[in-house]
Parts: sequence; structure tokens; C-alpha cells
Amino acid sequence: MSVDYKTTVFLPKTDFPMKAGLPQKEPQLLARWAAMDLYGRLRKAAKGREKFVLHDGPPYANGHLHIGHALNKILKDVINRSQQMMGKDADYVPGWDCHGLPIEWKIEEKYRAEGKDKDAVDPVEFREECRQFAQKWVDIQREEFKRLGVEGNWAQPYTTMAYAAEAQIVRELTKFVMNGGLYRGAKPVMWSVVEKTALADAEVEYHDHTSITIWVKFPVVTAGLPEIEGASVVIWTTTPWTMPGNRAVAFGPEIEYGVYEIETVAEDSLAKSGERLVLAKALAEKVLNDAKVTGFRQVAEVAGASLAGTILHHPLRARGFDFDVPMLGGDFVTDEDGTGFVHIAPGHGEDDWHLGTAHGIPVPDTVQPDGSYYPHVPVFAGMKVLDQGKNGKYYSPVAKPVIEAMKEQGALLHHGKIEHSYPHSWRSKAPLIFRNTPQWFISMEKNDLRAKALTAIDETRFVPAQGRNRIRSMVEARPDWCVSRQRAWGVPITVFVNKRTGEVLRDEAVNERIIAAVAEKGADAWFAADPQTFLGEAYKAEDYEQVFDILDVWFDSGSTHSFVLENGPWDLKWPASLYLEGSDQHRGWFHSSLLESCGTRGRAPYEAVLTHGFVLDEQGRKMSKSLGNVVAPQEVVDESGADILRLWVVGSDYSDDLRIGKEILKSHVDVYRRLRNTLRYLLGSLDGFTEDERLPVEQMPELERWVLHRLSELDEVVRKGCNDFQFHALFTELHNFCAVDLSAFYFDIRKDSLYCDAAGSLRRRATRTVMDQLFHCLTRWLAPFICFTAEEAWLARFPGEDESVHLQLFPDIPASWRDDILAARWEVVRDVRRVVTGALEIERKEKRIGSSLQARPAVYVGAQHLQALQGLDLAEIAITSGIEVIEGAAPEGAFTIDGIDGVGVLPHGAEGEKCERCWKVLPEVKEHDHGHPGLCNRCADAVDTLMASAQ
RNA sequence: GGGCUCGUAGCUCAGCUGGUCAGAGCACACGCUUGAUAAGCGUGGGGUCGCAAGUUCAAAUCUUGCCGGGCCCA
Repeated sequence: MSVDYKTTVFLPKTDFPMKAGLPQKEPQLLARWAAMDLYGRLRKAAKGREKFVLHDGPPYANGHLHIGHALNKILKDVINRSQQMMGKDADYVPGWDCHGLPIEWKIEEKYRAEGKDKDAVDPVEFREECRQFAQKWVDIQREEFKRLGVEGNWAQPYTTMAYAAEAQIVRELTKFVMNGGLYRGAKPVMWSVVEKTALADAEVEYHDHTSITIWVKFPVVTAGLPEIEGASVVIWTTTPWTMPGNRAVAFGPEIEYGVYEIETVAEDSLAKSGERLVLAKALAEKVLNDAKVTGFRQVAEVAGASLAGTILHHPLRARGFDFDVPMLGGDFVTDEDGTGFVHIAPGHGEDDWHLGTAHGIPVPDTVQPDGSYYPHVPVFAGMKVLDQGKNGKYYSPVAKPVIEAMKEQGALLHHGKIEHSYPHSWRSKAPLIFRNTPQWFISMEKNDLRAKALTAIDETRFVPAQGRNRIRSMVEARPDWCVSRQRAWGVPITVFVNKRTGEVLRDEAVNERIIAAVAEKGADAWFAADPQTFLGEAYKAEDYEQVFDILDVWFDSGSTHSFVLENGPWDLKWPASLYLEGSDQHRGWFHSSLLESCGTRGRAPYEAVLTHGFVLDEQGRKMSKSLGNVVAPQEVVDESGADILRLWVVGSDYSDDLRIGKEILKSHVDVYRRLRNTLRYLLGSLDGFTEDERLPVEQMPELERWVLHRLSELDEVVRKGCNDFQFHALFTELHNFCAVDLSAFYFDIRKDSLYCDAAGSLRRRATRTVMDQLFHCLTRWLAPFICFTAEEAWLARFPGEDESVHLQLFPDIPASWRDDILAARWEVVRDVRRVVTGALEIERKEKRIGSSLQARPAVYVGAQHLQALQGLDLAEIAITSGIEVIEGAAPEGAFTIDGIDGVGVLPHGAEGEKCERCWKVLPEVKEHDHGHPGLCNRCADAVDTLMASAQ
């Protein structure tokens, strides 16, 4: 037979390519969206709708984006797009954090390279360089974010360094000035003697460091109980340099202590026979062994709490440290290491400071900014507590003199070394010290800030819910907020202090003049202008100290809600619908925003907080250059496309840490292919589809109604998933729908009708009508995820300058599509189908058939299955040329599947000839009494119709 | 060291308040198709549910400890 029927078959036809070429295609779509002002159109279309405002947590403007940025912004974009398509006005204004140490350091590095001295440069000039640097990275990051497909107001983003922002930050600060929340205090803070500055928590990192350890005896002078009279209390410390700052010794009220009398000692021991030492019982043996005490006996037991009231002497009392050292109870004391006693230097530690101030002990200033002791410190004046050795390692030069002095006084019991985790500066990598410094604080108690913040936490929705506990425990325990930094690049603490009274000037008129100047000239105005211009007539500049400390950058970013949501040109809403950042921001932005807003407005600036985990490598390890496991978003985009990265985001469970690597990306490329081919098949099948062809649901076969039912189920899943910000499960369902329900089932079955039925046949029209619905649903549902590919598919079907899938809403699914009874029935039908395909597989193995159309099996079913099959053509569903359904038990040897009871299949080859058009094997083909030799009846009619319509 | 958290097939993940819970998709292998073709269909092999105790008639699911990873803090 030489007639080529292929031309009469309606094969899929589309220009939508199988191979995506995303790295090339995506930039074209971006250019298109820019040209048509998609963002503007989205705003216009959504005007008047309920607002959904995801307030962008500002990334820091230095360096290229890393994978964590990509995760964060893609997630935000998916949420914004899905909210918009659910009918809200989801406007998104991205922003950047621009002030702060890292940028300042970059400029300083440059100066150093040029041999310039930073301190010799005018601060305004220095700040201008920082500003330029930040702006450069804002521009670079903006392009990198856009490339990921993130939609938003890129033309008018916010930055913390915009003059308007700086002015508003100053305004926020003055609120704390006016309500008394801001105060100047002194406090030990993490201090870098190298950078000569205080460091924020976020600027501290922990590394191993070797410290000298000393065990020191404090003689009891006034015993709180008789057992310890004449004894010495032993402390252990890893920071010998803090001994000049010692003012107390802490014990654990719950800890059991013992008094030990030394009997015999080794030759080189510092302990003396006959002396009595107080130690925690759990640690005594170890301490005494370490101190080379060879014989001792416990002479008394002492409960920790009973030590209260005991007075000790400083071990160097004879050398100028002539003050009493009280014993105080501290919950932080443990008997797990050391001696069970902690020496307290209120100027050198957080716990120390709390305990000291709580008992009215003055906080001594012992160490100068450069790390050397003040001249007034006996014995050690001028010595350095920290310095860099010849080998480049940092050590404490004063450790040895301290040890010597202690030895001379007979106060040293033992000394040694320890390697432990110790705070270091994130920039210079130098070890830090705690140093007492004058700083500005926002009180957690004044104006009930802590209580307000805790209430605000309770009133916020946290996703996942554990986030609430995390931030709550931090706010409960945190000390006052230290907002001052001794730096140059940032918003200054715009405060005047009365030189005579030490009082902070509180005057709204002065504040307004400062704010106006900053709004006009930026925060530089504070440095450049004559202070008298701010003070006006009422005050004399010489009576006031102008503060030049810089505000903690967390105060900047904590204020973004005020100049982005509340004020500013964007017309958003306050509070934000959502803040979304990595889980580290419980201590960062979520936290600072909460405090700032509670302190100024009495509530959180957000309704909900969503956190995601961190990105790890394929083995679940942290990414690092040294491990060589860093995945750069730019590389993924260049190799595979942004849609692949976006797929990775929605295909992962972001509530936990997520992993990425070669294999994981490859699997997402595979997932992408399935989605793309599904869209492509729909496009090809819908070639030439017109409204005339559309068929009402009532006239559709059950199979089509089943697909519509599935769409109604998916509609629910999609909306629920988007509302809950849970994309992973919903995406998996969409993908499985494409793979399992469509590709392997519906499409496979309907190929025959689509290709071979006459164009006007009801069955084919029903198929194409449903495929049209599928196309609308899938492109829109997928649009927030694979924003490029969804658009490409949409445009392949609806070309036009004004067209975009992103201007669509999620489809409205008629409630009538839902048919649970039908769906349950089709579950049974698919079970039967599974048994048939299983049986055919054996025939295939035995080489008795190839294509399933060569088979005409006999299916034995029970009453229940028979009922489910009522009115259906099982051959069509199983894609065989014929089928025989027989009610009754399956005969011996029939194919069955465990778990699908009552269904057995006996294979038979189909009888007849292969229709040359539809490839079914039918007896009627041989008979061909319809004038078309080689064709079945259906195909003969179809060809007739086609030829008639062609004429 | 402390707080929080995670650890189910090669990968991404389902498995709610303990009893068809050992699953899905992908990957892999084999076969089919050659009219979705660098595609599509079918079948199949993979996990002692991180490890170890314990509670219970019964544990991936509860408790404790340990190991490993992560975030935050010290």
C-alpha cells in the first residue's frame, strides 16, 4: 500500500521548542517585560485590590550575590507573584542596606594600599567614597536579582543611605531621645584593640585561641561561716589580664563546695602544706591534682548559698589593689570546669557587669582603647593585654607579669594553657576583649520596651511556628540595645549633650532642624554644618558636646519599615503583610525591626514572619571556598537558566536547610523537562483550536470530566499552598499531575482521538476543550514558579504586544467540575488498567507483541469493577485494539496484581489487519467495504470528512 | 558549652495525635514505540526509616543517650 496517510493525521504542531535554551531565552523575555513595563501594568491592573506587602529585608550592598541571596529573593518573588495572581495587589519594593563596617573597611583598605591615613581624611570625603562604593554594588546586585526573574520596583528601590532614609532614621532616633529610651551608659562591650572600636554581635566570629590559664587564691578576711576562716577561695580564669579589674568572686548558690587542707605537695607545686582551699566538690580532686598536690583531706563541706556575705582580699592587695572583694551568688556559675568560683571583673564581661552593677559595685576602667592599661592601674600600667607575636599569632603580653606578681604574693596555685573557642573580629581576625566603654543604649525597660516587644511577638504569625520561640527567648533575655559605634560610615547619633549637666538635649525644634538638614544634604550635614545652625538661638554651641558616634546599622535596617512602608513615595502599607528572611535574622532584622517599631509605635511592623533555612552543599555541609563546594547562582543561570534555580527553590523544603549541587540541579533540570514537554504537547495539540470547537462539560466523556475534576482538586491545593507559603508540596502535586495523570494517562489515551478522529468529532472536541483548560491552568499555576517558561508558553499561544501570563489571575474553577463520585470510580478503572498493562508487559517480554495496539486481552472482573467500567471503553483506556470484559473469576494462569483483587487478564493478540492510519489492529480493516483499503471504519470516515472539507 | 533544629531509597520529599507506614516523583536497569522522538509508554531492582537503649501487645512515628549536619548564642 503506498497511500501515505500521515498527512491526514492531526499531529501536534507548535513552534514552542523542546529544548529550552533558557540562558539565551530568559534575557529576551526580561527585555520584553522591561519594554512593555510589566511592573507598571501589574500595578495598574491591581489598583484598588487588597494590598499584600512583602517588605524586603535589605541585603548588604557589597559583593556579588551568593546562592543564599538567590533563595531569598526567588522565594519572595514566588510569594509576590502568587499573591498577585490570587487577586491581591502585591507590590514589591526591593532595598539595600548601605551603611556599616564592611564597606568602611573596603575604603580603608584602599587607603592603606595608597599609603593614605584614614584619620587624615575629611569624614565627609571618606563617607562619599563609602557611598559611591555602596551605590556601585546596589547597581550590580540589582541586575543580578533581575536576572533571576524577580519582579519588583527596580527603578525605584529603597536604600538606607538615601537622604530621605537617613533623615527618617534620624527622626526615629529622636523619638527615643524624646521618650527617654536613649541613654548614655558605660558597659563592657566586645572591643577590638586592633581596630580600636566596639563591635556588634554580628561582627564577632568565634575561632580557636590559646589562652594562659591561672588558678588564683583569694584569702578570706571576713568569713560568712566558720568553716572557711583562714582559708582561700580559688578561682580559675582564662584571661589573666582581667585580674586588675577584679572586684568580686561569684559562687553557684546550688553548688556544693568543700574546704580542703593540703598535706603534701610535689616539689614544684605552688601549693603549701597546711593551707586550706575552698573548691567545688566536683572539681576539687582535679584541681588539686593539676596543682601537683599529692596529699589532701576534706575538712568541711559548704553549701554554696552559705558563702554569701564572705569578704575576700584581692590577691595583689599589697601591691595597690587594696580593696575588699565580696563573694556574690551567680546563676551562671557551674561546677563543670574551673574551680566552681568565677572571678568577677565588671568591666570585662557581660555576666560580670550584670552581677557587679546589681550589687552596686563600681565598674572600673582599666584598659585603654589600644589595649594597654591606664596609667592609674597599679603594677601593670601601660602594659598591653593583647598583642601580635612575632609568629603573627595574638597573645597576652601581660599574662606573664600577672603570673609573676601572683607568685610573689603567694596567690598563684597553678597556671597552664588552654585552646578554646574565643571571640574574634570578623574583619581583622584578631581576638577581642571585653572593655568598659561609654556607649549609647536603648533601654529595654524604659517605656516597657521589652514587654511591648514580647506582646508583639505573641500577636505575630510565624512560619514555621518555631520561629516565635526563638525570637521570644532572645527578647526575654537580651540586654539593653547598644546602638553606638565608633565609626564613620553611617547615620550619626544626632545628639547634643550638655557639658555641664551631662543631660541629653531634648528639643523638638533642634531635632527638626537636624532632620531637615539631613533630608537635604544627607547625614553628612551633621559632620559638615556648624552645630550652632542646629542649636539655633536657644542654646550655645560651646555649652554642648556634639556626639559623633555612628548608629548601629541594625538601627538603620530596623527603621526601614518607617521610610519604606509608612512614609516614602511607594504607597505601600504599614504594617507589612510579611517579612521573609533566613532564620539567622531572628537575631538580626526581625529583631531590630521589632524593637524599633515597638519603641516608636508600640507594635511589630509586620503581621507575619517567615523564615527559611540555609543553603548547604550536596552532603549537607556549609559552603566554603576551601571546600570548593560553592554553587554560584550566576553559574547556574548561565548554564541552565534562572527557571532551573527557581524550580530548585520551590522543589525544596525551605523551612529546613536546603541543599544544592550538581546532582540536585540535574534532577531539577529533569523535572523542568517534564513540565516543558507537557506544555509543549498541549500547545501542539491545541494547534488551530477555536472557540467554535469548545464543548460544554455536559457533553464530555467521563475521561474529560475526570480531568476537570482533577483540576478542581489542584485548584484547591494551589490556593492553599500559596496562602500557607508552602510551595514544595503543591509543586510536587503539579509535577506529578503532569507526569502521572496527564502524560502517562490522559495524553496517552487521547492521542488516538486527537490524531485520528475527524476534526469535528465530539470526542476530539471534548479533548481539545479540556486541553485548553489544562493550558490555562498550568501556565498560570506555574507562572510564579517558572516565570520565564510559563510566559514563553503563554506567548506561543497568545502572541501580542500586551500579552503576558503574569497579567492573568489564577483560573476560576467552576465548582461543578468537582465530582468525587466519578473520581472514586476512575480510581477503580485505573486499577483495572494497571492489571492490563502489567499483563501486556509479559507478552512484550515474550516478543508476542510490541505495541499495546497489537493486543486484544480478556479481562475478568468482579461485580464491583464491572460496575466501575460500565459505559466505558476499556480498550480505549488501556490503549489496546480491542478488549473483552468478562464478569467472573479469572481462570488459572491469568495475570493478576497483588492488591488489586478480583481482576485477572488473559492476553490475546488482536485479530485483523493494522489500520494504516491509526495503527489499531481490527478485523474491519481487512473487510474494507468503505472504499478505503487499509483503513478502519473510523479512519475512513475521518479521511472522507477531511477530503470533503478540503474541497 | 547552651538554646533551637534536622538526619526515611542515588536525589527531592509524603508518612497527622504509635498498629496495611515502608510510600511518591525523579534518577537507574530492562523492554516497547519511532505520529510529543536528544521526546513518549510499560515493567523492575533499590531503604534494618542516623545509631543504641527504653516505654508498649505494637515504634520510622513516644522517651533518653550517642553520632553527624545547620542556625543562633557563649
